[in-house]
Amino acid sequence: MESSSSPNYKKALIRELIKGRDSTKKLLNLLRRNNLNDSAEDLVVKILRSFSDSLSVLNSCNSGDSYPVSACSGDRRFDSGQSKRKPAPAPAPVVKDRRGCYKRRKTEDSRIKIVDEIEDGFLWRKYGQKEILYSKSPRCYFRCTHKDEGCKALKQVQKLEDGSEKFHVTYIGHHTCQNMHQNTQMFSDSGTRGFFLLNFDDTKLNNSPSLSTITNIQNTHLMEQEDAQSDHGQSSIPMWKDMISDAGSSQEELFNNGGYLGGGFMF
DNA sequence: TAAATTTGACCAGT
DNA sequence: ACTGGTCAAATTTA
Repeated sequence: MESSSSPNYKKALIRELIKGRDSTKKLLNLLRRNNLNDSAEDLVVKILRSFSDSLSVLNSCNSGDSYPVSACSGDRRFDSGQSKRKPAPAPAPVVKDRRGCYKRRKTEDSRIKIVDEIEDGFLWRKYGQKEILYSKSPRCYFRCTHKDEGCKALKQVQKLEDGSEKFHVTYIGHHTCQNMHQNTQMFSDSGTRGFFLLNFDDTKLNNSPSLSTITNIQNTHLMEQEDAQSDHGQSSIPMWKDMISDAGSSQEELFNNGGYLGGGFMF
């Protein structure tokens, strides 16, 4: 995997970021243990998040290179997900299909977002899920519901592992469909939760005046505040969201107990 | 019953 | 050889 295209300085950079992140985590634990004031803790959480996000972004820029970033200094306790695999339920009829027969997309136009909520106002259809090496949370794969109409937009979602309830979302391609009707529904459904839409990062996307590009209506911080107190409205949220969230929460315990310091570095 | 999700299989890239 | 991305049959949901 260590391709020649991954210069040493990048690895060094990642190493340093990991060190910084791990140290910050230790500091955070220390703060919590000593019950110091909240603002100090908030600050550390923010720093931590920066490390995690930086690592995520940095690595995803490498599109192909996957560093064996032990989420936590050589932590290799995660299996690759293989062990989780159920035994084949039945002798399974021989498949004549062409599963996996596809053209792997080159890193065409992709944008990365760290978001509090998975929903972004578009209609997505899940087409796969994978356990990712060294990641606690599975990665879910979505395509636009209107794929049949030629819309090639894709979305990958994975829960961050820095303890926050955020998601690492990668958008690939752009909507060519008029996939907007859910937005109007969201306005009316949102209740106390408030309406949110992703603001596709136009700094990376400056040439995408597509219909799909929605400007931010409410920033994600509001969501953060409201998330803590409201869990109603979940019923309208697709199951895959629960799944991603559950995976995170249960494992969080495990990692806290084990002194896990891993962050949101997932790729 | 149609649409959506789950999940094991398969393939490309490294 | 290994991992991640996609396919599609089976299953679940509306």
